[in-house]
Amino acid sequence: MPRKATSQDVADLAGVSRSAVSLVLNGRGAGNIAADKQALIVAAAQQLNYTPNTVALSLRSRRSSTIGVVTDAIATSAFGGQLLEGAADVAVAEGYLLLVIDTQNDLGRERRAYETLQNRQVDGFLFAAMSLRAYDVPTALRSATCALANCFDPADSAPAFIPDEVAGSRAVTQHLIDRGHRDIVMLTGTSDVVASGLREQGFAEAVAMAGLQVPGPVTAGWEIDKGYAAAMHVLSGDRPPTAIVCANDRSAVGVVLAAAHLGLSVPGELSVVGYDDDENVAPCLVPALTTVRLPHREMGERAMRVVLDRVLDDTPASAVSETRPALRTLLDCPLVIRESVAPPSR
Amino acid sequence: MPRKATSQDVADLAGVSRSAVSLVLNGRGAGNIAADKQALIVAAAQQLNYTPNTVALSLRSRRSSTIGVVTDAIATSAFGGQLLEGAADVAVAEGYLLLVIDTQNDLGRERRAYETLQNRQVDGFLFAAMSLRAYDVPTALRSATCALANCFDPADSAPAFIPDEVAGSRAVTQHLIDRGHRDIVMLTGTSDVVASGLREQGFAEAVAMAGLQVPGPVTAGWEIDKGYAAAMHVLSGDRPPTAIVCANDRSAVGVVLAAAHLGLSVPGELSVVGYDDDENVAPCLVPALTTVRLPHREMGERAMRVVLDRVLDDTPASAVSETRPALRTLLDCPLVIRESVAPPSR
DNA sequence: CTGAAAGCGCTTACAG
DNA sequence: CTGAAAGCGCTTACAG
Repeated sequence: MPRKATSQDVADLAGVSRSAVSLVLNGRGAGNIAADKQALIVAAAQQLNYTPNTVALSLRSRRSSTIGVVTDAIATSAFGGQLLEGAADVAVAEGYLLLVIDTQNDLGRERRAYETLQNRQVDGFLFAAMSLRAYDVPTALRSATCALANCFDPADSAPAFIPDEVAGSRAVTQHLIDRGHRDIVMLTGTSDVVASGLREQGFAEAVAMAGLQVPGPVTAGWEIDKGYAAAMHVLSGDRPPTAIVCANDRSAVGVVLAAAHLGLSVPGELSVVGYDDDENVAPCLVPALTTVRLPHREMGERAMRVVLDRVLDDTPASAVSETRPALRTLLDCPLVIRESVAPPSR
Repeated sequence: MPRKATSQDVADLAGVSRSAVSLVLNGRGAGNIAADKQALIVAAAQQLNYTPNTVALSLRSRRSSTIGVVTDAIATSAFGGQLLEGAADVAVAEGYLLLVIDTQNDLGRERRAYETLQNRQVDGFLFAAMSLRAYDVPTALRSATCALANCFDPADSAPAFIPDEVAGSRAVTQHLIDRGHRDIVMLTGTSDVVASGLREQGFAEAVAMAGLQVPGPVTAGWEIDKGYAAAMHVLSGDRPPTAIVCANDRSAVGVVLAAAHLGLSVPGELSVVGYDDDENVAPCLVPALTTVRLPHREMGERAMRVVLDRVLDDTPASAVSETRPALRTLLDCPLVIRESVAPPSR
């Protein structure tokens, strides 16, 4: 790679000092440098294709224009990318870049990730979980600028942006009730996932609010085959429901497949709703799936926004604790209505 | 954030010079620094929790220990994460971190991405495509250290690591033939995707090799509903096939669903195979899907390996062209046998 | 209005 | 065996 031009090169070519180059190129030439020299400098910079060396800038300013992102399992999820993309877009708009390290849920790796990132002089941290969960912010980071996306600190030591799972689940259940359903069963995910319980809660609230008896949830899981098996069980019972609320979109695929095997048309004889608005599944299932959208992109954007605002503010550490934003911000999970819901046939 | 300790702090605490600290901490103390001072320095470093400032290191060494990764659409794909994870793991093992920028397939963003990365003094570049394609390496990078993952330069200006799509498709088709199928139809993806044509080719080769007539492929697409519609069409024809080769796993979901609607059991009356080994689909479809695994992780690992080897070698630029590795490396796409294939029933 | 100096934190020749 | 100096590329007071 041909060595990049430095400000010295520009100064030499323009016949001025490095200081002058710096001043002019940073918009502080007016009133400091003669107009003709300014033009010379600009031309020289252009000619040499000069851009300042970010590393040198960082050393001097003691700012790296880099945010460290620690994530627990990015590869597992198709959603990880959206969260990260939202965060990256916000960062890039401010001239920031992301250094992301995936810990694969390994505590040792996590500790090393923070060390590595700290050595790289990142200006702030973002922790992003691929599935909603509690996350204990390491004490070493308590004094650093950081925010959480799709997770929250039980001790609330950092601002967190999480989906309003309860409201989302309530809304999609309510949608079913509004269309006339009275016999609704929920197929839940696994209890190790925080969202599972929250979605159950939203379901129960909507059902109870409608004056219906809350049926015991049926544990299914998150995969196609889990939804399939649970649906086979539920739909073969003595009093099958007219609608099924699934733990997520993939489980809904299993339900739709089970209905097909049972000769039940969807949504004619059975309404089905999912959760996630998984772009690879929901819009192209047959029929297209009514579901709830998880605000992954927004979580990334919002969390990065608060980190950046603090970093850019450059508030002295002492003033930081004064104006903390709301510690846990619940983000809307909008209902996405498609074709998998119809009024009950009986 | 409390200011990190510097080597000066360590030197002060140990009562020596910065040079001594540097020497000892970099393992060059023996024969240079007295044993007792060495101990003092190590102790001081430990006590202050000293780690060198990577930014300062970079400025001096003119190496950033960072590789720039430019990607075309990471968020769209569940696979993007695996490729990146493979690349990141290889990089981290060498003390390298990744700066990844997604261009969202926008040429302007791509140009700016390279500029940004170059300003950040990255030591090398990786370009990763989310879907196999041709990629013209910008001339500005011709002299830089770079490699391609899941894409290739038509001008072969950089080493590329891509999946052997033809062989993968051939193998899965052969598997069907081995199990006795003679009436096999392929549902293809869309022609804008390079892999589509390659998979067609592999299919045609296997069929021809078995002495069978090659049926015209049926264009379906990559989504569940596309596979569904195409399967409905093909299976309702006068002479339905006994097996269907799908463009990818998601399309196979549609095929399985269509079969269910038609009362055809899979694999009893219809065998179905996919492509991708999408972890969210293939292992948990009902029945679990026989498919072909795309080597995403390997592409990331291999491409990063060659970038790093060159960077670490520090070969003078002049010597680089001498020992170039094979320019396009085809990576194996292994057949993954599960439950969706059985001998034909007629 | 402009140039020389200092310093961000580090390592590596180079004197002593 | 050890410390002082130089330099990576930049910007910002500070003299002139």
